[in-house]
Amino acid sequence: MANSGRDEAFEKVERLCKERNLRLTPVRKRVLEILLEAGRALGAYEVLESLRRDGFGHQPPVAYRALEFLQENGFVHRVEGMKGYVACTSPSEPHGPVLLVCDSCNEVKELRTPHLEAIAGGIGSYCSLESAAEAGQHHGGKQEFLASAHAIEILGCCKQCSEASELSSK
Amino acid sequence: MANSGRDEAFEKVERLCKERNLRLTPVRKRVLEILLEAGRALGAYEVLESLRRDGFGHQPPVAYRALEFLQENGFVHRVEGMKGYVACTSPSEPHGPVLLVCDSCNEVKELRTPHLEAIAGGIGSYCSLESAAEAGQHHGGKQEFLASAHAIEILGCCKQCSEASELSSK
DNA sequence: TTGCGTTATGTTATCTTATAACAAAATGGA
DNA sequence: TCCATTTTGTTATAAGATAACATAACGCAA
Repeated sequence: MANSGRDEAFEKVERLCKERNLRLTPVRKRVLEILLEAGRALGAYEVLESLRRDGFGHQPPVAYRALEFLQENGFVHRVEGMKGYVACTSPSEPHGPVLLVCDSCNEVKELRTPHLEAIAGGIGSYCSLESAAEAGQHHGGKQEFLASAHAIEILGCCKQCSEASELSSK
Repeated sequence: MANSGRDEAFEKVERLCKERNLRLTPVRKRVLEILLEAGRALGAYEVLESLRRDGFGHQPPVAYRALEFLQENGFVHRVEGMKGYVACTSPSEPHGPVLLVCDSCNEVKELRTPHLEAIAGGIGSYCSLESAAEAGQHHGGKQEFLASAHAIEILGCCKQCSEASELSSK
């Protein structure tokens, strides 16, 4: 299993780029690899450091531009709470992420289901959630806010870390 | 109506601080006022500029520390996508925000209903959403991730801005 | 294939955001 | 009043991000 997930994601991105006529250039490809290999969120300057080792340009814009490209196309997500970037584990169309961020080990796991995506849209448009209506935010069916994207980050403790702390406290 | 919301929120914070023995010092109070008066997200350095005009210390840590205090206690939220800070419009216990951020005017509106808070907890704990279960993330009832906080930001276009752009395109 | 507009890369310089570290002052009990 | 604790103020610097411009690669039409 080891890196099958990585390889799968990488190949999927290659395929998607071909389909959409996006140029997955060497730097962009390498930045994606770096993030997939890391398996966690990296800062732009960490990515940059790897690029330097691989002989690519190593000034900040190089990394930021590649990250921007990958982000725009839904292959990488920004983890705001960590000021970092993480490879998407199930790349397809551009999408706002739902991320589970572990406070203690910094692992980031992406949740990806159509249902979850719908929730965010629903919150944004104040319409698919009764709660929003109940709160009086929804006036006579008129759209109050037109959602176009979202970023959802849930902080907490992952399974490994909870188990580890359970053991050490015994 | 004008600033009744502001005043209400401000008084609520004062009350809450008394109840909880929190020291709402002059700087902290002023920073909260600044954010409430602005009615939108401000950068830390914008807050700092206001503090300077009011004769407070005007080095970055002064603003950051006040913001940290207000944030920890649920009176102010960070808007990650804007690298800014916004006053909570319904302060009570510390809570993760659900923010609607307008792309075009930068207005930030906080959504606050128990139902919405529950959603985030549910996503985090992989349990109250069938979608998470369907996705195979939920193994035999074992908790996979223990959520402790969340930050939800929905980007889009607010009512005013959609109406304005509708008019101008006619 | 050449030439040209477009897109991407590389670099310098700079800006913005945030924090570390420490001294001085205010606060709130014992 | 004295002392421990918390808060404020300051200097200095770290960390993150972008503007602007020159160079190079690409992709297609002539």
